[in-house]
Amino acid sequence: MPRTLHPSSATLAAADAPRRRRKDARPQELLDAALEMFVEKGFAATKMDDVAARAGVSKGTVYLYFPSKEELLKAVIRHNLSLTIAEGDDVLSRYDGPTSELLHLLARRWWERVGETAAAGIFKLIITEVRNFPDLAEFYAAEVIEPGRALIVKLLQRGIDRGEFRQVHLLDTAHALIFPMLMLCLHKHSVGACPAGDEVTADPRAFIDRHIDLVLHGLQRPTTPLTP
Amino acid sequence: MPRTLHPSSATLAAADAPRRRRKDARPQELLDAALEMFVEKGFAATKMDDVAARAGVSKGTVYLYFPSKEELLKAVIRHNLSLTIAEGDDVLSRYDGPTSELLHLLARRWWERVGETAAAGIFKLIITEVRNFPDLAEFYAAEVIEPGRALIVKLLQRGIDRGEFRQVHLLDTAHALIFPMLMLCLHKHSVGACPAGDEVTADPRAFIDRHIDLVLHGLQRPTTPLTP
Amino acid sequence: MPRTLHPSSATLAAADAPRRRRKDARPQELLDAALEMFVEKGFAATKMDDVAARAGVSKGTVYLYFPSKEELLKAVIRHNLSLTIAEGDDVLSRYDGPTSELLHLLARRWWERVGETAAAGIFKLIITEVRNFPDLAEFYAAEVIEPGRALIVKLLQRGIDRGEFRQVHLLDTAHALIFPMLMLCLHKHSVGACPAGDEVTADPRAFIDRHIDLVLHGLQRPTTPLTP
Amino acid sequence: MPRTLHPSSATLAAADAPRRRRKDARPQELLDAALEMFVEKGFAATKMDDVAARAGVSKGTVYLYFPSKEELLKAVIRHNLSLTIAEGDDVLSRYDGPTSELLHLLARRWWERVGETAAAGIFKLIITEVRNFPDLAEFYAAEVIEPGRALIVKLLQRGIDRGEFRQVHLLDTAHALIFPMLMLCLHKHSVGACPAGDEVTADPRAFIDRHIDLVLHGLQRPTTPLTP
DNA sequence: CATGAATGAGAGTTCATTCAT
DNA sequence: GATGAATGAACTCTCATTCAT
Repeated sequence: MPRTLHPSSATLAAADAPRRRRKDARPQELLDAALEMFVEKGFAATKMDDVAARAGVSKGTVYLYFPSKEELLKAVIRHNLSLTIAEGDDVLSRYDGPTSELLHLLARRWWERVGETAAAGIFKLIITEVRNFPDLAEFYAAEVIEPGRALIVKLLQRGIDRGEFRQVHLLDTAHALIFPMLMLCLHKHSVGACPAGDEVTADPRAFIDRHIDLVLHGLQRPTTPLTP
Repeated sequence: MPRTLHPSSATLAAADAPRRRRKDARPQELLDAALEMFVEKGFAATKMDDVAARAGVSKGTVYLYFPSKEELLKAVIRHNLSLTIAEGDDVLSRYDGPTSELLHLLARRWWERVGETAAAGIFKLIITEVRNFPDLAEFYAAEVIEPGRALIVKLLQRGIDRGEFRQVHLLDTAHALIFPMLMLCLHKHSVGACPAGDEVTADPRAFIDRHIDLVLHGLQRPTTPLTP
Repeated sequence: MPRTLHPSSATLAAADAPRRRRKDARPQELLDAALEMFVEKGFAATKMDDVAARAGVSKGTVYLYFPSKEELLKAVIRHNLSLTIAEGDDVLSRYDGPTSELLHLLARRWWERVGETAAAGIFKLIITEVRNFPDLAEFYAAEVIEPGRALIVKLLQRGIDRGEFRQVHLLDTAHALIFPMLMLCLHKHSVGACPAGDEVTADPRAFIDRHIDLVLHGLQRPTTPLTP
Repeated sequence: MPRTLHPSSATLAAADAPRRRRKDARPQELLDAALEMFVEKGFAATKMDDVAARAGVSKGTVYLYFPSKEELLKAVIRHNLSLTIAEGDDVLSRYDGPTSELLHLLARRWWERVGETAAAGIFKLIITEVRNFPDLAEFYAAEVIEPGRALIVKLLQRGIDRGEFRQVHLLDTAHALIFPMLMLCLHKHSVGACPAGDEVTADPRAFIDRHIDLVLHGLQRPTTPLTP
């Protein structure tokens, strides 16, 4: 694990020679800077100067890596929508215990990987910009919504098949599960980011746990008739 | 029903004479046009020309009623955040039947009054712009979030008090109830508005009914122990 | 002739109310300003600010009338290549005297109408920019070169038909006639416009007369064999 | 014929090894590349990248040889304005036959040496840029126009002195001779270089021969009175 | 020598705002 | 009140030039 013992060479180089081996790290730095600025101020209200400044370079440099502001946006979105879901799928197929535990597990992981990182801002960005850049809709639907939905539906079906959950509308339930978590992301980067803004919850992880519990409770197979 | 006896001045003007609109209708027409454009393209990407064109007036006219684009935005938001909640409060205090029915009733009304009208776009607008105009946060928190939350909490408390619901985390449950409905609004004006975009549901009213049912199911007091 | 007794109303208005009834005159003023600047500095080296300043307006105003710098260039070229040739054709078909006199007449008129006005600069502009804007080539070939050539060829043919000129290569002779006059235009707006530049001739009209004479002399039918 | 015994270093390098070009060839290669690009796109519209790319080097390399774009332009012009005339002068003073033949000879040589090579583009470049770089005017007038004019005038005078030509305006006639040839050069690199462009002539050498003939015909001493 | 990443002044273009009509 | 011509500050994008490697 030398990786954790020493500062990364990138960090070292940054402190060291400002103009040296940065080239490889640049695109990533720019994407991060752009995500932050776009989420903070909105795409249209963000100046290329802002992005450049946050990444610690000059305006022209951004154009060495991305041909236009629009392409930068698309790259930001694409870049932040990778990975996440495949991993969930993997966990699901290898898990052995009760589906309720699996659901909690996946929700927690998702929150750690997405909700608590800058990636959470991507949803705000999509909601804001998808109508201005129509090809994003297609991309987002195919790369995120569809597989994400499929993952949750598969999980619910697992619970039903194993006799843990009652028969419910799969898609609606999937949305009922995921929508509050998306709202948490959206809130965090909108009202929640304002000094004067309110707080949904002081402890998002607990909120998620309770949210999952509430839905799980709703999924419970009745052991006796609800209305005797 | 005074609402049906006197057609709104807007309706009258539209049917009547395009150029002899009474000045009283102007601000409303401009606010509607602005809401649509802001929601569609985002605040920054909307030109005053767009708003004027959609309202059927010239650019200069907008400035007769709103001193700047920013003030127009604030007026749009303020204007679309009124009423709704007080009404719900009223219904609640007069309703007599089971809380589950009351919940369905209020959700349906909200969807009809907000979700299905242009006002649904206001949430997208707030999420997008609240960080750029910080006083909106305060305004929104005080005028919408707080009373809305209070309403739902009161409703949940009613159910608990009447022995219909089990003891749950009030705030979390309120959010679990409202968040999917907000997401429906957001989706409708983002991904859902794109040709290539996906659909959450073909029948939002049924989605909401089932969503409420799922949560109600989760609120159900256990008639027998869950784990015998 | 009130037109010559009083200053034109346009001039009057200009001195009077800077922002009044100028709208109708604007496109023309802008085209004139643009021609001057483009010819003086070249298309690429001319800033929209330059054009605007010369026309006495602000930069934004130019864009009210022309959607881009490129379209402004095309409009300048199109605008300055109209009229001229049709008139020559008209003179030719109505003239009755010797072809040599007709040739002198047409050359003089062309010089007065084109060579001595700002329109002379258009040729420099075409030579400079035709490769960067390929549709200009087509336009110029069809609208100027072809009819211009046809006019001169018709004139030469007239001289031959009437027994005034000997049989010569029509196209080459047409070019031999017109090229020096074009060079005069080009020179006037390039080397000739420089303080340090040289002068082709102090009296262009006389130069043209003598040039025409030289060619006419070459067109003369030999009255006796040239080499006895 | 030392010219054929020692191939130019440029030719050698090209045939030899692309990456082991000797440094002596660089400036020449860069000047050639720059001439081509400047003529093709104009000075302002040509990027240093374009020049470097056409010369097969990196942008920075150009700055090893020329301190700025402007100096590169001046070097290109200076470099392409040498030699030619002195040679013509030499031929003239050694020629023994009829002046008409000498004129044809010189015109043909000039066309081969200038018109048919990239150097022909220099005239377009001068016309375009001379007003932006005023010292070019002085340079061009002194180095090209003046000696070129003197050469032709001397030639015409020779014809008059030998009784071959009639008395004509020397300077005008010189211009009448040279202008069409310059126009051929200009045309070749402007309208003539466009796909949609027209053609002055399919056979420039024949055009030049006939042009010279036409003028010679005009220079002919009348053997009998023109108007008996 | 040669490279090409980085810079930043500058150009084309847009658009909120003004104001004479 | 309503218009729309005009403005100019601000933004995206370009490119001559520099310099560490």
